[in-house]
Amino acid sequence: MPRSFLVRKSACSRRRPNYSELHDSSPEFTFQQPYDQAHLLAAIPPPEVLNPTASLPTLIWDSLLAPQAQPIGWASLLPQEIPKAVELTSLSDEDSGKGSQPPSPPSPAPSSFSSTSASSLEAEGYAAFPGLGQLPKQLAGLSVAKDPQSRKAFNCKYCNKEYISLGALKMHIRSHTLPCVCSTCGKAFSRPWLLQGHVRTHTGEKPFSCPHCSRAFADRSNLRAHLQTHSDVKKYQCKTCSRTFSRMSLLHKHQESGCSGGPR
DNA sequence: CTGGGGACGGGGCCC
DNA sequence: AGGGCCCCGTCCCCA
Repeated sequence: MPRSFLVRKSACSRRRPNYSELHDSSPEFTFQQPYDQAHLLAAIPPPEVLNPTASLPTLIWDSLLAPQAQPIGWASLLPQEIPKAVELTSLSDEDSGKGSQPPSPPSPAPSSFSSTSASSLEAEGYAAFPGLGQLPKQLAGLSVAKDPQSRKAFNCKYCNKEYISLGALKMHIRSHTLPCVCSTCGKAFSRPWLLQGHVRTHTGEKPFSCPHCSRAFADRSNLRAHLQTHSDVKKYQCKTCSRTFSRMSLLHKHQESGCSGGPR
């Protein structure tokens, strides 16, 4: 099951944020050019990693496997007096862009929120939930350890996505605050290595090279996808015609356009 | 329509 | 606990 499906995307989530709206967020992390060559080179995988024989799929994915199981939030399992979820807009100065205004949330914020400091919010969260502070042992110690479905849910106030750990939520919130800003073009990213990859689009650096041809890539994922093109048997297979594709998106297109049914 | 490259998002793992 | 990295994935665009 693709990990990206673990959390359902909201309608407003994807693609091309309006970076001009982010100008007043202070960057937590910026890259100055020229980019650190040594750091880039250090990221080049060893030959064995790039060896396509190693990366060739040993099994064709069942592309029709659908994610079925969604974690059940704690809320439904708990008595009323326990808060349903912690909603956090900013958990620290780091996540909030060092105190600057984050992008406007798509949903209305609780009115009490503006007067609540990040640290106190965090403290409240820690105090209210198992593993973070005081909570009945039967809830905190036992069920949390043994039953993942019984964990407390942490909700993002921006998009209401639900997370089972505070760390995951904090990481997610960065995708709203976008603290890493490109010093060249001003684009903002949630994580330093996303910015790092983006900076390569300015520098033209392509540290990931294909061992089979002369192509090089700035992004490891793109090299991985490219390596599929050197393989006769590709990773994603149509269940109807057994034809294989190098990318899930190609398989989806193939299926949406109506599989002819016969092997190619 | 298909195949591929470019750019990027995000959860999990490891240190 | 937090940051860096890996891996898997999507979307857009173009040939």
